[in-house]
Amino acid sequence: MAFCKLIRQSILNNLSSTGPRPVTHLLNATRGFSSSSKLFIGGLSFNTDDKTLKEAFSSFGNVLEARVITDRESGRSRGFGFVLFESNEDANEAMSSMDGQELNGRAIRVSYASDDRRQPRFSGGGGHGNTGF
DNA sequence: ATTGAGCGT
Repeated sequence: MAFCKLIRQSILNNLSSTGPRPVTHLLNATRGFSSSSKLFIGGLSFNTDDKTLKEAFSSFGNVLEARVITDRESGRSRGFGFVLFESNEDANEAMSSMDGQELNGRAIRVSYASDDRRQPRFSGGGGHGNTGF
C-alpha cells in the first residue's frame, strides 16, 4: 500500500502552506471593525498632548492625524488619544514598537482603534423639512 | 491642583 504514504504526504503538504502565506488578521483585532491605520493610544501621561503624540509616532511613519482626547468640560487630557497613520503597516510597526513603552514617563498602550464611535454623525445635513415619510 | 480604565466633537 504505497498510496497510503502518498495520502499522508498530501496531508502534510496541505498543512504546510508553502505557497502564498495567509494574510494574518493582525488588523481588526479590536472590539469592532474598521481598524486600519487608526491607533488607540491609552495610558498616556496627562502631560502628553497631540504634538507629543505625533512626535512620538511620526518616527515610525507619516502621521496623518494625531490627537489626544481632552475632556470638553475641563479641557484637560483624558489620558488617551488617537493616531492615524498614512500606512496601516506603519501603524502596525508603531504599535509593536510603542506598545508598552514609556512616553513622558508613563507606559502607553497602543492598539487599533474602533471607528464605531466617530461614524454616527448627523446623517442629515440637508435642511430639508423631510420627516422621512 | 487632582486621577489612571478605556475608544474621540
